[in-house]
Amino acid sequence: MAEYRPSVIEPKWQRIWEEKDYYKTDESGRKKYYVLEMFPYPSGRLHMGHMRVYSIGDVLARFLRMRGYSVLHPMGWDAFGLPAENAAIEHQVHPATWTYKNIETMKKQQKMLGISYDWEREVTTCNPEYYKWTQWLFLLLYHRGLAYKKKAAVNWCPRCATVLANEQVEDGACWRCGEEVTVKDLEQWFFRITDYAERLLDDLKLLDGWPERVRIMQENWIGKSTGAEIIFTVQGSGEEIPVFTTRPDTLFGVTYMVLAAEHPLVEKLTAGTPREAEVRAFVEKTRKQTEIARSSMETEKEGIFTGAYCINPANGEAVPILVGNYVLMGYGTGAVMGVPAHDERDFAFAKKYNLPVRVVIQPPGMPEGTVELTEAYTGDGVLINSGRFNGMPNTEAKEAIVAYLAERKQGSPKVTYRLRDWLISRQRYWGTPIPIVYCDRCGVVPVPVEQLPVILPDDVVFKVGGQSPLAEHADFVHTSCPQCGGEARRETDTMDTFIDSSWYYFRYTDPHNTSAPFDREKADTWVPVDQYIGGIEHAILHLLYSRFITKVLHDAGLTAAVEPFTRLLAQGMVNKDGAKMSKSKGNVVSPDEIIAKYGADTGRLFILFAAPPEKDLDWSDRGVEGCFRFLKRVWRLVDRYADTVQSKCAGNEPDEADLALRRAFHAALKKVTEDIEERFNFNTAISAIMEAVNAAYSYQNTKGDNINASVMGEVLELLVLMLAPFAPHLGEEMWERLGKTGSVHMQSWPRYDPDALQVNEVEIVVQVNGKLRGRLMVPAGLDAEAMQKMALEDERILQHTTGKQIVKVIAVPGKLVNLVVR
RNA sequence: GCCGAAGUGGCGGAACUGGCAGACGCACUUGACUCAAAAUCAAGCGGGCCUUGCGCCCAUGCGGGUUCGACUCCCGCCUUCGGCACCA
Repeated sequence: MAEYRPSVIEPKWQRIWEEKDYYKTDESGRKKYYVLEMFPYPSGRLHMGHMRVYSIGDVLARFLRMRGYSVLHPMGWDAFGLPAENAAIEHQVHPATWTYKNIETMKKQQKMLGISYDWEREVTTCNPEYYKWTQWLFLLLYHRGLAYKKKAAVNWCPRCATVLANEQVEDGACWRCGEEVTVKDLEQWFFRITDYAERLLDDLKLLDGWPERVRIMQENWIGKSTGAEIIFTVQGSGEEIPVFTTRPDTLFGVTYMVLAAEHPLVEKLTAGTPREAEVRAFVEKTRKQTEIARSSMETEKEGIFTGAYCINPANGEAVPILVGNYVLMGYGTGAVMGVPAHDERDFAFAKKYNLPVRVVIQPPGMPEGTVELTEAYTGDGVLINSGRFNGMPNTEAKEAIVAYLAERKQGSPKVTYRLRDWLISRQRYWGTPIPIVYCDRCGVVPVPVEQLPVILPDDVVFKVGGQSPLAEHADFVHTSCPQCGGEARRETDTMDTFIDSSWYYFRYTDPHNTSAPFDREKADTWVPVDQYIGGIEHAILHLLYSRFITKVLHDAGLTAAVEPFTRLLAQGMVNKDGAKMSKSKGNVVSPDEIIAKYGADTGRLFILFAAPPEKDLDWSDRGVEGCFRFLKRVWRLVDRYADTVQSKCAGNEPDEADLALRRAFHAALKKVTEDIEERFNFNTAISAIMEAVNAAYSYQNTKGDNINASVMGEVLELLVLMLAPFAPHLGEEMWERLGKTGSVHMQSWPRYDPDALQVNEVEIVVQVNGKLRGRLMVPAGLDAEAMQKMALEDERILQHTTGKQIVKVIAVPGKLVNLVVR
């Protein structure tokens, strides 16, 4: 008997798959299914997280092909990014060289895992054939008024020497390197994602195939809040200060106004006054506080009086204007009305600076004015101290007061979002050049589409801490104006790599198109992606950007899709010994090691068996051994009977043991099918196959050499077909061993035989007062009444019922009888 | 602080619609095979109690509730993890 040797059979089948081009996308127009795993950054070598996500995707792709779908299952490379540039600086190797070498290595590893990709559709974002269309996309946004340049206070990572989008700052630190982010005033390119805020929020409703937590995270990130903009006027000068509030009903309770340190009016209000120096000192101190300190609840709320007053449009009262460190210029209008009685922050602030507190919402059931507030009351109630609105429930007053203000042009309903525009320029070399030219005569000029791509030059100098190498590349910078032909300078910033990855799933549908990013008809055939699989770390970043870009493409008439990903699986992490794998902890296990020791099939099987896909998984060397043992068990079983089942044609009439074996395999098939298709529970699917194999072993033990060859032939065929998506190489080898022709992966997924599941007798449970007291074998399909009778007559049950009164009997056919006694 | 997810044997996990808690795997124990070991095959494996019986009691983070019946539903709490957080 030959031994199971993955190191021999795996390369064998990988070679055959490649030669026969099995995984080329079938475009015959059957029902389609687009399975996509997030494409990787080519960092060097695959890690276990990659192995997990590809294993999940591949099982699905292989299963769905067997189910008769045309499956699109492509792979590519998110190949621009900082690590390549850092490697260039450290090791004096060009980012392109470094990147392409990594791609080669990782692609080889993916092939060794036996993943069924259509490699003809491979895309690489740093290839000019790809980034040409990323530039084209930029121009599309530019011409639609969705790309603009402005000077703004932006997040700057000193270590990466570049700016970052808001989504890319986590807890005040750079998402990539963890360095504390500072603020810089810079002229930068933005995408107007805020124009799409409402649709991005609204269409979350369409994504019921996404995990709820991801939808909630996006909802929080977009951060819609509904309220009003109210205009206060500066006493004396008549300057207007608009404020945003969600509580216009508390307008009569305003006792002060606070401006952000960056608010333009601060300078105007204090210039030339005795308070100028003090206020300026405060502003400077505040602006020096880091982003972390300023946005932390721990930081003491501080403010300073400007000396000026403004008029509350509701009651004409003058209230003092302060500058405060807790007011953010980037949200709302950069000015806040202070209502200490009904806002916790305002309350604390007012107590600290002895500002008056005026109650305007009366809590229900509390007599007016009798209680001194010890904390802000933020609940609902009836208005008091609010002139003509007294007595009105505050929920009504919200609208009524805004309507009143609107009539006088002193306010209007307003919706604000936390989401900011997407800052997309990066002061780095290894990215897609922004196709813009600056001309002294014509100003900002987009590069015409015919002149794309703007090629990233190879011959640049990398140094530590300098500005972008592009800015120092004279030949790149100097160009002529596409409009007037005069001398001009190129934009030297490159695009955020999240733009590259925001549309790649469209490119897969038409990867070699040289006249457009993709053909609409081809894109509409496949997009939206039916099942997207990737890490939860992209819950906001990549997934939000991709949704935005899809909507832009839709609006431009380039795709019918309004959302890119119908279903999303956020796969869990792969840990070891309860902790994230890391070099410093010395607990790293690599896919290479596993392939070398056990083969790809064992590794894939274990990674799917150890936990459901969305949960974190703890790597266990022992557990892998177990899966290896299981595959060897399968191998031996098939090997032992392969010849027998082929030589015998006429089988005997099946006996009870034969029927039980058939039942075991058809039940497993039913479960495997449902677990993959409906629940994505690969772990329980695999355990069902294991159970069936165990049943085959005990059948072998009972029957010895007298097995029923035709039944054995049937179940072995089912076994190989069921296992094939999980262990594709072993599947092929066993299929061949059984004397079958063609690839096992090109077979139809088998259907279970309902007759095989039939049983004559079923075991039911008898409970007394809900406690298990006995089991009975009863004929299948026995009705409730008969079951009840049998239960009551059972000797063991009588021990628990004698001398007691039977109050009630519950009988569930096929399941149980419960006797309630007293 | 707010939002969300999770908590089940020594371990990973299962129990899908309220109906046998612990499938499957790991670890462990025992037996067979062997000169021996490995591999393999077979059996056992939540805790407690005794009267050793297809016995009884306890047990799914804790405390209540609904129900004939709760890992599952409801209320309150604890712990862990994740996200957001001066957002006006």
